[in-house]
Amino acid sequence: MLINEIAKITGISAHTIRFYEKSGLIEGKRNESIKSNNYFHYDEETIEKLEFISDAKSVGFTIREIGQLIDAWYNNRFSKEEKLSILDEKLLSLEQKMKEIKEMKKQIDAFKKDVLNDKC
Amino acid sequence: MLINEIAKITGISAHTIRFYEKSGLIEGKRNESIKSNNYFHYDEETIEKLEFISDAKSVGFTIREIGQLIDAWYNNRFSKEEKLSILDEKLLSLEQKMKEIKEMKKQIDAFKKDVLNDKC
DNA sequence: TACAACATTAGAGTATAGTCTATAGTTGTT
DNA sequence: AACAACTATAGACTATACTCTAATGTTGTA
Repeated sequence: MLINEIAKITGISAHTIRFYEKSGLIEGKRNESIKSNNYFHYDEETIEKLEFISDAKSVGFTIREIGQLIDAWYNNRFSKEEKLSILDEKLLSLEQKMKEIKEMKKQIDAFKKDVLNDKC
Repeated sequence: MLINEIAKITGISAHTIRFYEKSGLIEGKRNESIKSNNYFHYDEETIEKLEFISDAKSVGFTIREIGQLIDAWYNNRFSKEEKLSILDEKLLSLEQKMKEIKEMKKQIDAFKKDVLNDKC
């Protein structure tokens, strides 16, 4: 698949996909047998990664953090222990985010009560 | 209180407090009886607001959204209905964030299982 | 073969949220 | 009075994450 095709499938613009590629999150492959152009080709795995990137972004992970997660999943340079350590760290940060969101919900609920009771 | 005092209390730098003031999140008052300087004075309410800003930032609210929340709480230009509508909207977005985080936790847990079972 | 539609690269521009610097004036202590 | 420590303002600078433009070359259809 060429860039515009995965762009359509994932709903992420070609520009942004190239930005993610420069950032090291995904990697297209050049077809060695085709010498007339230097187009990048992307596979199913890249689609998976791009969908993961969208999800990870919406929970507030940065590009760097998403890179670590993708590496923990797809990259063979890391040992089992290193991978688990990264994944556990991210799980912990998600627990933390959950706590903060619950607290914020409580606070906004308290705001609501005060507004309803004309206390502000 | 002058700026460095609330900076110390809240742990937010004077620079950042001034940035929040420019952004309309907080408001210091000038003492009319003192004509030799134009220093801003801040009250307890500002400390509350700054602490709220820190919490709201860590759940991913933008400055604009935090401004809406502070207005819904402290500002009298808005009707009860408008305030409740803003607060409900933010509660909904927190519910959404919660869902996304739960999904991401599931995904990372699945990653972990695969790493543990040498499936990647 | 013309030409629209696609591809690449480098680099410029935008928005958000700070963070820092320079300048100039004020306050409090010795 | 000297001087360190504080204050305000304007504006420059940074990081993150895009988003867009320009230049140039390639592919596929009429």
